[in-house]
Amino acid sequence: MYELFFQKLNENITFSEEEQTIIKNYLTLKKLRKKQYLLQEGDVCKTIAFIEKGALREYNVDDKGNEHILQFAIEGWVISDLYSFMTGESATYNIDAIEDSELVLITKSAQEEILKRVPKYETYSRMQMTGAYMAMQKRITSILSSPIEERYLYFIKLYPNIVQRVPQHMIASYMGLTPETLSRVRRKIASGARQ
Amino acid sequence: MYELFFQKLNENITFSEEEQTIIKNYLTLKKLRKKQYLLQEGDVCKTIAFIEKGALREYNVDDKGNEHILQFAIEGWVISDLYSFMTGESATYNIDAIEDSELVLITKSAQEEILKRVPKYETYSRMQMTGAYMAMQKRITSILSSPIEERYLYFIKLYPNIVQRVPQHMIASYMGLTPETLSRVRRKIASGARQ
DNA sequence: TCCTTTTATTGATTTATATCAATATTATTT
DNA sequence: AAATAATATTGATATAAATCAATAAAAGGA
Repeated sequence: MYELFFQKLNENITFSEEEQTIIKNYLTLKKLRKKQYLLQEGDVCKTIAFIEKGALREYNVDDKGNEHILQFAIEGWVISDLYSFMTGESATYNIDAIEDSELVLITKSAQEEILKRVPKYETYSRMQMTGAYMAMQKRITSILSSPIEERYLYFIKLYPNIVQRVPQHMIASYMGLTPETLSRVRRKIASGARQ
Repeated sequence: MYELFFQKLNENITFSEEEQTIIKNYLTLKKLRKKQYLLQEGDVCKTIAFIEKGALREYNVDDKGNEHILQFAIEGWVISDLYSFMTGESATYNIDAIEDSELVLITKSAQEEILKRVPKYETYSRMQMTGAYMAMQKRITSILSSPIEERYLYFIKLYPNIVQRVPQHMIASYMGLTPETLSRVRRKIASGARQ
């Protein structure tokens, strides 16, 4: 329990045993069955979730009823409707489990207390945020400047674990394509259009 | 000089005069003429730039030679090839001035020193990063789930100042469209397809 | 002021992707 | 094991956007 959370926490900065004990006191565990919601659109997002085990997705639903995946998250990643979490406004995204999952939850007040009592945690948060932001920038650039074939190859290279565990139509949704189009792109790649 | 920088710095957290003096010592000013580069692809991005005055853009060039704008930045915003800045690897983006501009520059070592000597600056950085990340998430969702007409309306609502100051073809580039397509979208909106 | 460059618009055509529909395949539940 | 649901593929067609080309309009420089 919490193993992966503390492993990641200590990856770049080192936290003392004492600091880790303080932090641990503010964390709670949650298990989620496949297809269960962590968050539904309209509710306020009360927590940031760190994934110890499993896989989740964050998505919105457009006017036509189509789902669009903003983010996948597997072991070691963090997921949340950050805007709702920060502002207290109701969420525009849904978050649910793609597999049975185990989460470490941090509420807003828990986060505030941790930041007060363990200043180093702010550095960790900033670095985590920076990493997430840089990944987002790359995603935008990939969307803007690469043909979808390359974008798909980039995706499977970057996230091989996700490709294996998540249905294709969700990857299509993440990429902004229909499942049919992604299927055809894959066939084209497989038939040796690469090289 | 530095007025806007310190105004923004103090927007959410309050820094003492002393803290601000320390920070000021690590900042440098730079003026940029329209069309001048702040950063060219291939160089290492040595600074984060806060914009006191003017407008810049960050873009990459694809295999076909087309430019794709990752980001605009006007007064009060920050611009940088963050990945290059953080890792020291060579930049994949270009940054140049759309108007004559005045910048406050922070180097990596300056940032590190500020963080050491003014711990509150870490909070500021984290919050700034969080804001940038949330904006990015909204942009992705807008790309994935809205028709371009709505995306354009959303853009002009969110960034009216940018629309006024930046040529249309750059907004098209930012949105991932050709200038012709954006022109037609605008005509359609103007002809009352809205409402 | 004239000249050049940049920017924006419009039309005709091509290309890429979505949509609709049918079927096949695989996974899940009873 | 059978039934149902979820997933993936494929083809035909429609639609949206890119491309190519020409022109107009505006801005910037000599």
